[in-house]
Amino acid sequence: MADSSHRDPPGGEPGADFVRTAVRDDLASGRFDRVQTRWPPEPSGYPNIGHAKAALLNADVAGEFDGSCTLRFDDTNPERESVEYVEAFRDDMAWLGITWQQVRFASDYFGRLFEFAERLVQAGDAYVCSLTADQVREYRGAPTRPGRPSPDRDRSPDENLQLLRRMREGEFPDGSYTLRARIDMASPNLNLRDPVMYRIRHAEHHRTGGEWCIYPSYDWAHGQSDSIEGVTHSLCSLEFENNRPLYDWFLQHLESELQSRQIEFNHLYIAHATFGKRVVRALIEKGVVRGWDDPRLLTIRGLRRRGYTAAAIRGFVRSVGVTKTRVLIDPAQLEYYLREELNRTAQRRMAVLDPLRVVITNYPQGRTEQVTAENNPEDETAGSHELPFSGELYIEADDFMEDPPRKFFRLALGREVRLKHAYYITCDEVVKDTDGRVVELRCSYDPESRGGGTADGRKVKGTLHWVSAPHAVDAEVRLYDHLFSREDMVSLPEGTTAADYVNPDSETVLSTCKIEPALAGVADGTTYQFLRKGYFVADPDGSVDRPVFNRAVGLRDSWAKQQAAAPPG
RNA sequence: UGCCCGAUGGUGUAACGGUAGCACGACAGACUCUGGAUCUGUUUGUUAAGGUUCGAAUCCUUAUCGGGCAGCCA
Repeated sequence: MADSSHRDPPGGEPGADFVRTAVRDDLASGRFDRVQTRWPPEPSGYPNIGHAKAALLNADVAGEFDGSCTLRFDDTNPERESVEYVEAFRDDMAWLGITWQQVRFASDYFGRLFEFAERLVQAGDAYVCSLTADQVREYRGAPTRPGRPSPDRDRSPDENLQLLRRMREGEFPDGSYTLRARIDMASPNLNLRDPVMYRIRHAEHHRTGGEWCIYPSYDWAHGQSDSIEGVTHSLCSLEFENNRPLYDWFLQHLESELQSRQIEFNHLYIAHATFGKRVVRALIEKGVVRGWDDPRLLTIRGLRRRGYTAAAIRGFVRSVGVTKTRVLIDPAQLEYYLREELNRTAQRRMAVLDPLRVVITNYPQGRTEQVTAENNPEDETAGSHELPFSGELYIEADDFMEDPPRKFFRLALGREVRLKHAYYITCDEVVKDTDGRVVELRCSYDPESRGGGTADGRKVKGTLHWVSAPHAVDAEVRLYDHLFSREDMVSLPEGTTAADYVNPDSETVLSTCKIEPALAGVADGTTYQFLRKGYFVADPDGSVDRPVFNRAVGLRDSWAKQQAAAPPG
C-alpha cells in the first residue's frame, strides 16, 4: 500500500467515493469476503500522472480494506511492448511511493489462458475463424445493423480444437486465423459480436521470447488473469464499460469459481496537457519536447525533472476524486499541492534571474562580509546558512523602476528598500548606456541596518533578493508554462493535431542568471525556493561550473497579477 | 440515427428524500524582513420540462447536451 498519510478528500467523508462504496457493499453482502485489486498497465510507453491515479486507487483501496494489490503488466501485444517500459513503470511507481504485494505479467498466464481457450472450444463457445481482418469488420455489421455469422461459426469443436492447436504450433501465417468467442452477432453491444480471443503474431515477446506465436486479446487475457490471481475488484477506466458484459461472459462460460467484479471510473485529464502515448511520441519526433522526461510533460519523469515531489503528486491525484464524470482539471489544482508542500519543506536561496548591477558607494572598497539567512521561515529546525555580501551586487532588473507607479514598493531613485537578510539601501543615481537603458544603480547603504532592521524602527516598503556580484555563480534558469495553449487537448477539432496548439512560451531559457554560492553544485534533485521567484530544481543538463535550474512552479505574485489586470499606461 | 454511460459555481468534488457544503481559482481586506506564507471576508451552482412526495440535486418520465463502442489496440 502507498503512503497512508494522505489527506482526506476535500469535502466528503474519506473513502466515500462510489468505488469504495461498492467494495464496502460487496463485503457487507457477502459477495466477497476479502479485497484484492490489481493495476494492469500496458508497458508501451512511460507512465504519466493519469497512471498514478489509477495505480494509487488500486493500491489505496486494497490497503483500506486490508486486501492486496498486484502490479500486473498487461503484456499481450509484443509488438508495442518492451522491458524498457516495464522498468519505467516499476521505477516510476516506486519513486511515487506506490508499492504492491506482488508483481505479475499477463504473459505468466499464457499457458493457462490457452487451456481455458481449449475448454471454450470444446464447449462450443469459441471457434477458429478464417475471415481476414477486413472481412471480420464487414461481418461485424454496424451499431444500427446486426452482423452476419462467420462461415466458420458452426465448425465442429473437434475441428476447431485441431485448428487452434495448429495455430499455436506456428503452422499458419500472421492474420490467417483467429480464435473467436461464439456469442451473438446481433448484439447491440459490438463487443459481443464474436470478439477475437487470439490472433497469430510471429513476434518475439519481451518475456516469453519465441515461445508463442499466438497472443491473447485484451478482453480474453484481462478477465482471466484477474480470475487466476483471485482479484475481487477489477477497477478500470470508463472506456471499458461496454466491455464489462464480455468480461462477465468469459467468467461465466469458464465457470470460474471467482466472478471478479469490474468497476469503471473516470480518467484523469488536466487542461493544457496531453496524455496520449502516441501524441508524446510525435512531439518528441518533431523536437517539440526533448524526451519522455521533458519538464513540460505530465509524465512521472517529466514532473520529477520539473521539480515535483512524489507526495505532491499523490496528494493531487487523491484529491481529484473518483467518479464517472468526464473531467478536465485545472492545472492550478496540481500546482497548489506542490506549493503547499514545498512552502513547508523547501529551503530558501537567493537567485537573480535578470541581473541589474548595483554598486554600494559608501561600502568599504574590497570588503566582504557574511550575513545569515534562515533556510526556511516555515520551519525553525531547518537552520540557516551564511552568504557573502559586498559592495557590488545584483538585483532583479524589474525590482527597479526609475519612474514608478504608486503601488510599486521596490527600488526607485531616492527610495530606500531592504536587501533581504542584509542592509537597507537607497538608490542615489541611475547609470544608463548610450541607448538610455539602465545598466547600473549607484546606491548607499545604512550600516546601522545590518540584518535587515534599524534601531529607529523605520519602515521600508520593499524587500529585495540579491546576490553579491564577485561571489555569484553563473547559471541558466528555465521557466515553464503549459505545453499547449489550448485548454482541452483531449478532444481536438477535426483536422488538427496536438502540435498545432503548442504554446511558444512553454519554455523560456534565461542564460545570464546569478545565483548565490550555496546553490552551486546542488545537482541532487532537491527543490529550493528562490526567494520571491518560485520553486526550482537543478536539472541534469547543468554542470558544477554552470548549473541549470528548472522552475517547478512560481510563487503567487500579486504584483504581477495587478500588472496583468491593469497594464501601465 | 442502435446500445452503454454521464450532467451540482470558473474548475474539481460532497450532500444515498429533509439547511446545497468543501477544496482550488478569482476578488477584497488584514498582516508581513519573500507583493511568498498566514488570517478574514465576498461572489458565482443542482441542464430543462413534467411527475411522485408534506418535502427532490437525490426517485420516475421525456427532452437537451456531452462521452464511449463498428482494432486481429488496450
